[in-house]
Amino acid sequence: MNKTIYDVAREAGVSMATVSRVLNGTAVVKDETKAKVQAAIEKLAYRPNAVARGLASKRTKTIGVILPDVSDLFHAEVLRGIEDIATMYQYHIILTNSDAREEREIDLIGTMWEKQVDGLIFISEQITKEIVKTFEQAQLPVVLCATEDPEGRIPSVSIDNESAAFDAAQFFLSKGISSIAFIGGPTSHRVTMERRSGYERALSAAGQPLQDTLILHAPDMKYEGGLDTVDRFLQAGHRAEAVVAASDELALSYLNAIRDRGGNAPDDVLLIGFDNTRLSKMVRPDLTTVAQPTYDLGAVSMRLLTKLLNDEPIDDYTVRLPHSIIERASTDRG
Amino acid sequence: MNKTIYDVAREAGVSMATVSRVLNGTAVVKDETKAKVQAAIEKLAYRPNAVARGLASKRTKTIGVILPDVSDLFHAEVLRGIEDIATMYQYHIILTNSDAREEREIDLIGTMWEKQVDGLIFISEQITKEIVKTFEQAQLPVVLCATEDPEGRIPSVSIDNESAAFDAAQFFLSKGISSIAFIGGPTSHRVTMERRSGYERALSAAGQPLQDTLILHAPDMKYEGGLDTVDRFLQAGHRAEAVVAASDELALSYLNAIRDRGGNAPDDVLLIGFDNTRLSKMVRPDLTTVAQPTYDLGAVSMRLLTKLLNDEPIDDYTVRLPHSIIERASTDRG
DNA sequence: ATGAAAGCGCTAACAA
DNA sequence: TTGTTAGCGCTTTCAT
Repeated sequence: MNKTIYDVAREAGVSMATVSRVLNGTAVVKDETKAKVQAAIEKLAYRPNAVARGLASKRTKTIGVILPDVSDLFHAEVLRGIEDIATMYQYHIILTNSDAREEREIDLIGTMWEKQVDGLIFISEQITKEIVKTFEQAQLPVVLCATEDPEGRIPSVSIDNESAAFDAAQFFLSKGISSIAFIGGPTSHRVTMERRSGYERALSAAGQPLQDTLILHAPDMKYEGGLDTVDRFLQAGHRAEAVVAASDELALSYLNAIRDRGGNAPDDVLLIGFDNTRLSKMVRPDLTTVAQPTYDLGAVSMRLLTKLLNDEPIDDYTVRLPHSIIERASTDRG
Repeated sequence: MNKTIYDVAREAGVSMATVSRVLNGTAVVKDETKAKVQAAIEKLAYRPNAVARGLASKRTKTIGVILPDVSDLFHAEVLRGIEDIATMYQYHIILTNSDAREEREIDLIGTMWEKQVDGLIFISEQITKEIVKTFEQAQLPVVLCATEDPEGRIPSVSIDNESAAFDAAQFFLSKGISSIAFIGGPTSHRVTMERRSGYERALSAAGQPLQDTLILHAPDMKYEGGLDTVDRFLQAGHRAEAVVAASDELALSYLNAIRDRGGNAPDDVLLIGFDNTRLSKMVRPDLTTVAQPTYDLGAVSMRLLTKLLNDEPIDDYTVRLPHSIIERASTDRG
C-alpha cells in the first residue's frame, strides 16, 4: 500500500500535479483524464499520505481535544458530539486526558502544536491566565467547551451555569422549601462556583440566609468523592430538605448516602442533579436534573471551530446553549 | 512559534544535523555543543514539527483507536487505559467511533493508514474476514481489545468470556436456582455469543434444559434498548428467578423493569451484571457483577502494541486477563 | 563529533 | 487544461 502519487501519475500517463488536482478538486481537469486518473487510483488501491499532505499544505485536518478525563460520563458524551461533527467535516481527533492539572494542560497544548493540529477544543475546570497565554503563543484556533474564559477573549460554548443553578434552587423555593443544600466540586472549579453563585442568588432573593454548613464541596464532580463528602455531612448530624447538586453523580452520592442510612428520595430529601447524563434516567428514583445539552455542547463546539478554521462569518463567539429542568421521581412526592 | 530546526542551528552556530541529534539523542554530541543547542532551543521556544518528523522518519508516534462508541461507559474506561499507557510511551491517539458498523470500520482502517498511524487498537463486536483482510492490506500492527479473532491470527487482549459467563451461571446454580435467564446484545455480537455459550454450558452441565424464552437479545449492550427487551419479556408473562446479563447496563434494564412493576432485587429476582463498570456500584441495590478489568484491557492492549512496534519479545499474542465475580446486594438475600 | 545533502510524499505557485 | 519545479521541516546516510 506504499504507493505514491508518482505511481498513480505514471499508471495514468499524466503528471503528478494532475493527480493531485483530481484528488483535491483544486482545479478543473478534463473528464477524460480525470477518469484515467481515477482508474489508476482504483487499480493501485492508492491512498494519499496525509502526513505528507499535511506538511505540504500546512493543514492536517486534525483537531486536538484536551479534556480532564474521558472515562467521566459527561466528557465522554461531549466527546461523542465533537467527534460526530468532526467526522462530518472530515476532521480527525487527537485525544488527550489532562486530569484537569494545569501544568499538564499547558504541556499538552504544546504537544498539540507539535502535532500541527488545525485547531483545539479545550475542556477544563478553570481557564487560567497561564493557559490563555499558552493558547496565544501556540497561535491555535481554540474553542472552550463547557466552560468560559472569564475575560471572554476565547470563543466558547457552554450553558449559563449561574442562572441554571438559580433555576434549580428556585424550583425548590417555589415549593416553600427552606433548607436547601448545595453540593459541587472543589472551589477551584469554575463551573462549580458559577452554579454555587446561582444557588446563593436564588436563596438571597428569597430572603433566606446562606448557611455555610449546607454548602458542600467534594474533591471532584464524581460519585465516589461525593459519597465521602455527604457521609461526613450526615455524620455530623446535618440534614437538608432538598439538594441542588452540580452533577448527576453528586446527586447520586447524596441519594445513596441517605439510602444507606435507611432513607430515600423523594421521601426524606428532594434531589436535583445536573447534566441530564444517561445515569439520571438509569437510577431509581430517576433524578430530576438540570438538562445540559451534553452532546450538543461538543457538537456545537466543533461546528464553531470549523467556522473559525474556514473563516466563515460568526455571529457569536460566546455561545450559550439553553438549559432546562427535567422533572423526574427524585423531586416528586406525588 | 513557527521556527524551524534551521533557526535553532543558526542561533547555536551548528548545523541542523547536530540539532536533530540532540533532539533525538541519535548520536553522541559533545556536551559543550549540546548545551549551546539546548540554549538556542530554549531561547527560541522551539518545538519540532511532528508532521515533518513523521514524513521523514516514517513513524508518527500516533496510534489509531477504533471503537463502537466512546459515550458507552465500558469503552470510555478502556480508552482511558489505552491513553494512559500511550502517554507513558509518548504516543498520541487518534480516536474514531465506528458505531460497530463493519462498512465504517473498514473505511476507518483505511483513513488510519492515510494518517500514517504506527499501529491500531481495534474494539468491535465482531471480527469478520473482511476486516482481517483490511488489516492485512493496510499492513498495520493491530491489537484487538476486548474481542478476539476467531482464527487467532491477530494479537488480542480480552477475558475468557465463555468461562466468565459459565461462572456467573454456576454462581446461581450452586444456590439451587433453576430458572435462570440470560440477556445480551444481538446475536451478531461475538462477545454476547461467547457469554451465552458459557451460560448454556453451565445449565447443560447441571442437567437443566435450555429454554428459548429465557434467552433475551437486546439491540445492543446498553440500558435503553435492554429496557424495551425486558419489558416485552415481562409483558408476555415470563419471569426468571435469576438473570445473567452480559453487561451492567442490561442488568440494570432488568432491575428497573422489575422495579417499575413494583418489584425489586434481590427479593423478586437475583441479578448479575458484567464488566464492573462504575455504574454497578452507583445503583441501589448495587450490582453483583463479573468484573472485567476494564481499564487494564485498554492498558494491556496498548502495552502489547508498543511491544509489537518496537519488536520486543512477546510471550503471548493472545492475552487473557482474569475475571472474577464481585458479590453485591443484587444477589444477596441475607 | 559534526556537516552537507538527499530525500520523505505531497501541495501550490508558475509556466506553457 | 496540464506539466515543471520548488519547497514544507524534518531524518538519515555519507563524508569529513
